[in-house]
Amino acid sequence: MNFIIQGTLKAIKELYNTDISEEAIALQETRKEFEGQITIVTFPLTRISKKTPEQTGNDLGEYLKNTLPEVTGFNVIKGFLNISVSDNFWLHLFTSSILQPTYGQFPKNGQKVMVEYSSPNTNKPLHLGHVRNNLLGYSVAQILDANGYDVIKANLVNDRGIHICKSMLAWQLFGNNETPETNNLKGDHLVGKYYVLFDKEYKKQIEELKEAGQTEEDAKKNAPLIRKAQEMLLLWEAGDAEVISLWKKMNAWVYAGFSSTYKKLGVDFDKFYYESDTYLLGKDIIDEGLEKGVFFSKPDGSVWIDLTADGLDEKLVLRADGTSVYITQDLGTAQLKYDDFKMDQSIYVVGNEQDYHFKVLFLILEKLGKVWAKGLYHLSYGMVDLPSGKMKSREGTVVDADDLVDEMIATARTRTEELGKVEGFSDEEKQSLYEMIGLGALKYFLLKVEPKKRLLFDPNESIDFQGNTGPFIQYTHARICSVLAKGLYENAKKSDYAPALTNVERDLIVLQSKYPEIIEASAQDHSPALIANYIFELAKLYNKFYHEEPILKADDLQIKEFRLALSKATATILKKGMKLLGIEVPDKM
RNA sequence: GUUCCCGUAGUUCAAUGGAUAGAAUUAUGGUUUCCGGUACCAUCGAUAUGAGUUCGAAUCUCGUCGGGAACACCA
Repeated sequence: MNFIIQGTLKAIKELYNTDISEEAIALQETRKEFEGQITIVTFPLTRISKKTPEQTGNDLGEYLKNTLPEVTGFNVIKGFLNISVSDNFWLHLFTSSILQPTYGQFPKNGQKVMVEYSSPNTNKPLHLGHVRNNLLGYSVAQILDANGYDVIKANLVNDRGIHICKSMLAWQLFGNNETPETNNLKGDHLVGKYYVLFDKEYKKQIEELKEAGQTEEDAKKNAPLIRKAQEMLLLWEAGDAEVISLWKKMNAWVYAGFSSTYKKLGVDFDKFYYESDTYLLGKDIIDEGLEKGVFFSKPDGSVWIDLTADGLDEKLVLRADGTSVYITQDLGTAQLKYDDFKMDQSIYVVGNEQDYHFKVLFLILEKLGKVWAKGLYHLSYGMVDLPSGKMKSREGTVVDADDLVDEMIATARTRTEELGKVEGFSDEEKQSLYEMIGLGALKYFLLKVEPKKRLLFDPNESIDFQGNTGPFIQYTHARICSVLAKGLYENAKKSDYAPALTNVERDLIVLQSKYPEIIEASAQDHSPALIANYIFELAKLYNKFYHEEPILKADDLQIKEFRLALSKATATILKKGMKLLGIEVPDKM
């Protein structure tokens, strides 16, 4: 709506002899109860005009109407100037822009951005929390791509540490050489089973030691199992052949399991980093920091940074014995990633319980004078709650990712079969449809909420296909496809529409014209939710249009072709938008 | 204790500081023609609380109350 802004600037210059910036003009969509499509808020301008909001609105409206051919009328209500734009303008916008194949795809902007997400531990299968992380990361990557960035999807796998040793040890002790093949169990689930078993046996030992008179604290340290796990970690770090080989074997099981879950979820990565490769990094950054005086040593040899001036604490960055802590590795890994790709931005998709960690991490890198530090961003998201309360693996209230996906697909099947609309589908077509619907429901449900907000996942409700859901949008798309097929859209003439627009038609074009702004805003805010809510609005409005205006039975051939084109444009936006959420839409369902 | 995030209809979510706070769901009632009724239309229903800033506050500031999280020589 740039021509309105420019026109208004000119108006203000001529009427009030003042120059103002574009940002000073507040444009918004006209509320549907009023006449017009675009509204200017006049309150901020009254300082310049020295008139009442009403008079200012009238002055501007009159000026715009007289100077801009696209402006056909206006009204001023309580200081809001509502502008009517000609149908010709909207039709032209529709054919020259909205209907074009590249609509909503921005040209390359020459910027490179890394999105790191998923980042699983290799000691247990993925659960609902990871699902939110994966969907969010993947979707944000898609959105950035649509905005013209070069995107690198990265996954930093946490494949070492005491927690990994726990499942290894438990398998060694109790596993009887069980493998995914012998037991027909997905590798990550098998390893997770032993992680749980470790915890169970460990607790038993703690109880025994407590009964023998030890304090809880001592018991936790002295239990033979934890001691053995620690020994194993030392052996791993020393490169012990047997431990390494066990570690490789079990990790391979887990990776096979993860890769099948990723595939099911439809997410992928361009670059994997492994903590087993990176956990020793960061020491040189410590040296650098000491040299620059950003860090300081304590008498025992440990290295710290004082962030109290920034409202944070003193933070340890290297232990007295010279070994790394979590943040040491992260400093090193950040440098490694930058050296590898020289990206302009780097986005970490990590839960909000690590807000403090990332604040510290980024601040340290800035203080070290890393020019790329300003491109770092923590995409923090809220926890996923269940109606029963918080997910706790120990209490068995954790929702497993694979189970969840399977359940969604099964429900999609049941629902679809009940409706009996898949006659004539082959078995493969049916299966692929059920997957599209089940996953669409799940993904849409998790992505329609603003990332930073906590989210309540009700398994029963998520499977509801009514209302603001993925399947509703998928259905709308399928219905449009059906109309287009019947109307032989492909053969229809595709330009020179000149009908007088009905209200819904105009509303539809106006809404469609907002799509690029939404794509931009969702990248800016790192929020797929904006797109989800937008395409839902669009689907709803299309249904209203569909209900009110005949398409195939329109009296006039030109009108019919125009309405088909309008339908086609809607379907395309729905499809593109859903794709940015990682959701496929069927042509038939 | 300190810091951070969040409080909007019964429920789940919206609202670049702008008009009478929108949807979805639930409940109730309705849809001559109809291209796919998983649709459409209508009614009921909310900004936790007290101040402040502003022409104008759900939104910004401060306090109170409520929910969550972080502040480890764990990762």
